[in-house]
Amino acid sequence: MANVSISSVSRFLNGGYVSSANRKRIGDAVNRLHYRPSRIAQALASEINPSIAVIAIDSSQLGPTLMLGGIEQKAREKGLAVTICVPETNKVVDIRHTLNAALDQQPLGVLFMYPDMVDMRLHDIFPLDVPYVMITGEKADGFPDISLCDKDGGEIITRYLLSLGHETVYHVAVPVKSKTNRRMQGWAKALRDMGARVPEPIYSTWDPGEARDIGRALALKEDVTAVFAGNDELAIGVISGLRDMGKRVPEDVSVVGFDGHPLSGYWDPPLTTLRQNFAEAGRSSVDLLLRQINSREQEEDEMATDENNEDMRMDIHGKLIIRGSASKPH
Amino acid sequence: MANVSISSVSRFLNGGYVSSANRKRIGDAVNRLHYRPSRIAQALASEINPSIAVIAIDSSQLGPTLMLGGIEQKAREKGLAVTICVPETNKVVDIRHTLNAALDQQPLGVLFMYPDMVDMRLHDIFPLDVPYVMITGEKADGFPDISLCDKDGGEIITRYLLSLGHETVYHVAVPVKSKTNRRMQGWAKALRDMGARVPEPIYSTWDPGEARDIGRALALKEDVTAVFAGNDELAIGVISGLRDMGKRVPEDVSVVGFDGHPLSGYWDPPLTTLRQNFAEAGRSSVDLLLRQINSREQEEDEMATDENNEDMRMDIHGKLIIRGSASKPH
DNA sequence: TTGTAGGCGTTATCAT
DNA sequence: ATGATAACGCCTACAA
Repeated sequence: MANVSISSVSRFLNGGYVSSANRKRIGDAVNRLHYRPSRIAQALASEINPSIAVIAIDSSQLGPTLMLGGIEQKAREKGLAVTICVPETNKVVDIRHTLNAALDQQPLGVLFMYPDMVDMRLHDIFPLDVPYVMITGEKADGFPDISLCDKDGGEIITRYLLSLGHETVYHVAVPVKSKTNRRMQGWAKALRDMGARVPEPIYSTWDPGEARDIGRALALKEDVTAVFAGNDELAIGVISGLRDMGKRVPEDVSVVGFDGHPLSGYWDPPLTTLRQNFAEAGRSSVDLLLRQINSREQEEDEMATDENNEDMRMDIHGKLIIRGSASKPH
Repeated sequence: MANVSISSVSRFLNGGYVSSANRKRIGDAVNRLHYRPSRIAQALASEINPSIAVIAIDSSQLGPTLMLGGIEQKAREKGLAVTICVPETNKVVDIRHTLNAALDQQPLGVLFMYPDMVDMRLHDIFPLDVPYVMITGEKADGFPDISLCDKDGGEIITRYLLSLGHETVYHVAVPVKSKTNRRMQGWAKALRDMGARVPEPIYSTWDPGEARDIGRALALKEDVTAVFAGNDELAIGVISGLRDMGKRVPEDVSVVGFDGHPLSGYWDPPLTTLRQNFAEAGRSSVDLLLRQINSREQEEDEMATDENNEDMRMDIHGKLIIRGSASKPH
């Protein structure tokens, strides 16, 4: 329509040399035709698909949701499309299947926010040749990751409870494999470090209703004066169960949560919790992924230099928010 | 590697005639090479990219989150990739920009869960030639949509409050354009239908803290005995504010929410609310989109038949959940 | 500054 | 049953 060669149009679009006369004609044609370049053809030709894949846990949990928001925001900023993929179940076959589906999109890289997977090197389950980063609960070795402060947080919050004068702290654990449950690990560590008794953790589902049942059961045990729940939703369930049995919070039993749920401050009593910066973790993960992608490109150019694992990880710190659901034992 | 032509490989992969001898050789090669077809090249060649785009509101609100989950689930089932795109702001330029980015992926169709947009015909802001469906708060005309029961729900819950004996019901509105705020519309309609006074709605942000302030202010007005909050988070904020000022819920003031937040039942008092089926809405929206995509393909084949708008919409019903936060006035 | 030519990894249409 | 060959829409030399 502009009576120019295809390459001229290409140059027009990508900022090469085009005479102003042609520039105008092409521009007009573009507008008239509502022309938009085909990203697919671009991807095929240039072997670059400006998109990233996110492998997410299937849940409407607070953390993943907020992280996804952060990821999306940063990706948008960087002009990347975001494809989300969630495995049907936790089985390795399903995860592999999902990973395949993700890879099929030829993304620049992939982001894992899949707690139960952070301990396996991905190469073990799949030969992965694109950059990836994992969002984990704590620094781990062997791969680039964004570390939330799950373990430290568990430790901090447990120590806090202990410092209030409680003899020990019970833990209601979130349904994540023990090996990857950093919150629980931090809790156990704090207890051991302080020489306190380490009770059996109580395993819950994500359902606050389950936590409520646990709270009711806990109300029957006389030695329970402090409970660290794996997240705020569970804390809320536990409190509700405790109350059902006539216990007061925090007078009879202190209960703390984790995450800093948006509603936690409006609860009665306002929840003491450890606020995580999920959105920031999401944003940072994209940054980190991009950094890897770039460094890989360079390697290809100037012959493989040594991998510098230095800045392959980032910590996202949390913050203890002291409110009203924990106090010293009465 | 298998010593066969490209076409044979293609047939092998897509189930055409291949001799069992070749079938084996190709299969072996595929395994050895970890070969996976390039979806991008497939998309380019076949002009079909099995993916859908979701235009979402930027928020970690409960509804969108759950819907996205449902969308993802159904999409996975149908073998579709899901790309999510969220506009930076509410401005039309940004929305258009996002839409463009989404369209660049050449999706089979696009899903809108963007409340403030449901009233514009998309064609007005962008010439859209792919199928799309909107997820709205109530049936609207002119486009395919999935309707949640926002308006009916607002009406139902308001009538419920009125039936308890309250003279009128105050409404704390969610920050959505009045024109598209179906919950508020339902509330006003119920009030008018029942001959009750229609107070000014009180506009809130999404922040429960804002709702708490509103709750405090409401506590000062003697005629406030019943409040319908635009969602459960706001209801929780309102209750919290009411209590700060010494009001009891529900004895002094009844407060109901909306959505059926997973935590709503664990609140004290347990929240009376209207449960929406967001995940189902998400799943249905994919079904509806697919149906449109198919019917469009047919049209292209057998000459445009009349558009049958019949099954272009679906209603997702909610359910009034009566718990403890509302009672008859004392 | 512009156009030509080849290639990206598939699918589809032909012959053979 | 198999293999050429021409698209698909773009990018990247290279030549003019």
